[in-house]
Amino acid sequence: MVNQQFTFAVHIMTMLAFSGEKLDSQRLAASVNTNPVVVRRLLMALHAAGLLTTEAGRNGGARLTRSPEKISLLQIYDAIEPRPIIAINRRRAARHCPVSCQMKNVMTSVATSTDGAVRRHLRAITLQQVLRKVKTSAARSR
Amino acid sequence: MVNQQFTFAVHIMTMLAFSGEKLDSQRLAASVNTNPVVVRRLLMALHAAGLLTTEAGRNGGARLTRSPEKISLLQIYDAIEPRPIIAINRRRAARHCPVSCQMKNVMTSVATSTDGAVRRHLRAITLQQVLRKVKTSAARSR
DNA sequence: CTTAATTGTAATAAACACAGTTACATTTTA
DNA sequence: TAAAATGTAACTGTGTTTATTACAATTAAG
Repeated sequence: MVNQQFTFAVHIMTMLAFSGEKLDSQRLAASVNTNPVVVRRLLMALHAAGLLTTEAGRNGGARLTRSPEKISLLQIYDAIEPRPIIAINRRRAARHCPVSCQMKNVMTSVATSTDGAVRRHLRAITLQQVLRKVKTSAARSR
Repeated sequence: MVNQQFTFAVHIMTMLAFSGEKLDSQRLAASVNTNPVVVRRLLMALHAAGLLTTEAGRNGGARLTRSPEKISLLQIYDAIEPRPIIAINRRRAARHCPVSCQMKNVMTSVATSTDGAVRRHLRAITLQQVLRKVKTSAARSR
């Protein structure tokens, strides 16, 4: 199974940006086509990151804490805390082997810099840009 | 479980670059600290990508097809054919919802450009650089 | 020519991650 | 007080990854 949490989270954030109103997990789940509990788990992560507020009780739901141009995909990415792009071999190294002994250090640096490349890329994309793309594409297909 | 194929593959390639000789799957597996069959599966992928040759039979094993400065981490990455960094939601969209209908397109573009960022980064790192780092670090820790 | 060592590859098992689901206490509004 | 929603735990089912066993095919050594 592929991890779809980031895609789900961006979808949820885009829905909230699109509507501009408070939406409940049921409504969001219908748009993502998943279960409301899956959505609520993501809402909690996004809430912990300060990207949205949630209200319990009747007429509860979630809404963005700030406007979409002030939210980057990197912030959503970090809220979800995804697995690292490149995993490191955590096994014990073969002590007599120089390559085995150094691979962890070397690959950690490769993994970190690769992560940096992804983060720089996502930091440059705002929720506003995603929203605009959704709106113009939707308009075109009408 | 975390996918470690890329790390394993870079380790294997670095071992072959370091030794400059033919190494068998047993020897490589000892350095990576995994099973020889796991190594052989990766060797097949690396062989299919033209990065090394393998010989069956007694005194068999693998060796690089060219010098480490002509091999990039991107070539190793592509040989392994890893899962995409960002997964797309493949479920049916909610037809009445503009966001739901457009998310697949929008996220596909985000996923593609993110993949590009990773690829540009890995293309700039050569096996020679990895090898040098291993050698200098090993020398320092002696 | 026989034996031993190695790859190539299939089949299966074990460990783990993820999404889905049910359930329910808590919160809030009507 | 009832209804509707979140927060959250527990469990299930499915898919992914690595490990392992097994063995045919290949190759070199003696």
